[in-house]
Amino acid sequence: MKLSSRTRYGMRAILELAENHGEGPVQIKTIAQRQDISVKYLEQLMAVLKSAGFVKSIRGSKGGYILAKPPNQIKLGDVFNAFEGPVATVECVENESYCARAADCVTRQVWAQVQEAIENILQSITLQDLVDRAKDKKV
Amino acid sequence: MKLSSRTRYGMRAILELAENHGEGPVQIKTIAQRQDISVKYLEQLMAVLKSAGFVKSIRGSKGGYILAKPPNQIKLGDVFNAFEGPVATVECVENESYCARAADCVTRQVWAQVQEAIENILQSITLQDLVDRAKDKKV
DNA sequence: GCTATTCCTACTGTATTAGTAGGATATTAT
DNA sequence: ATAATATCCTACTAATACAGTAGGAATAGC
Repeated sequence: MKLSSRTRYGMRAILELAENHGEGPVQIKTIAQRQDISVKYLEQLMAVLKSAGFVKSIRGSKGGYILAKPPNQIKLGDVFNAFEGPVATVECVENESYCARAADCVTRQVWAQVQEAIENILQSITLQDLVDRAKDKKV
Repeated sequence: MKLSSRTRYGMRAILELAENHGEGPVQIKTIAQRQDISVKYLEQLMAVLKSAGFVKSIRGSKGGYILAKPPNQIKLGDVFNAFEGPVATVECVENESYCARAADCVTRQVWAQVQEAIENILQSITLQDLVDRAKDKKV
C-alpha cells in the first residue's frame, strides 16, 4: 500500500504555501525548485488544490498561489482526500451494499478499523501544525 | 489509497483455513466457491501464502491447504505484508537515505505516523481473533 | 507590447492489477 | 494400471492508473 507521488508532492507543495502564508503569492516555479518537482507536473497538482478550494491563484506576472484559508483551517485529511480520493481501503467499507456478506464480514471490520485510524490521524493535523513543527526543527 | 483485490481475497482465503483449522485440508475449489473468487486466481494467491510460510499444501486427490501454524500465531500484519508488500506509505520512511531532506521533513513524519498506526492495528490482530469474532456473530 | 505567470487539454511510456489459459505433476481411489 | 482429483508452474492479456511531457492559450504587470 503505497502513497502516490501526486499526494506526496501535493502535500509538500501546499505546505510551502502555508509557510509563506501572508507574504504574497508563491510561484509554481519556486515550489518546483525547492521541492524538486517537475514544473509541468506541479501545474496539474496545483489545479487539483485549486478546484478543491484550498488555494487561490493569481494570474499574470507577479502572480502565483496563496492559501484560500488560514493554515490552521486546512486539515491534512482534506488535502489527502483531494489527491488520493477517499481513504477507502475497501469498497464495502464505504458502501455496505457492495457485498452481500458485509454485515457480518470480519475482514471488513478490520479494514474499517484501519481506515478510521488513518482518517483520525490526518484529520487531527492542520497545515499550521506542520509549519510549527518545521520551525521547531530549524531552531 | 485502496487495498488490492489480492490482499482482500487472500485475507478471506486464509481466514477460511483458520476456521477449518484441525479439520483437514480445504481445497481451493471450496474456498473459491464460498468466497466468490476465480479458482485460477486463487491458486496464485495460495502460492503466495505458501511461499510466505503461512500454509502448507497437500497435493493430489483429497488434498488441499492447511495452516502451517495455529491461527493465534498468524498476525494479520504478516499476511498483509505477504500480499501488499511492506506498509510503506512512502519510500523515505523505510529508507531514510532516499531523500536528502528526510531528517527534517515534516510530511515524512506524518506518513511515518500513519504507517505506524496501520502496522499497530494489523499486528495486534491474529487469525484466531477473527475466527472468534466470526463465531460471535453467528450466535 | 513584452514578459511572466497561470490555465487547459491532449498525448505517452511504464507498471500494476486482475485475471485467463493450458498443461505438468503428485496423490488417492478403484 | 488407470482414472480422478488436486496442487503447481509459467506465460499471456486487457484494462487501468501513474508520472510525467508537450504545446500553446489566456491574463496581468511593467
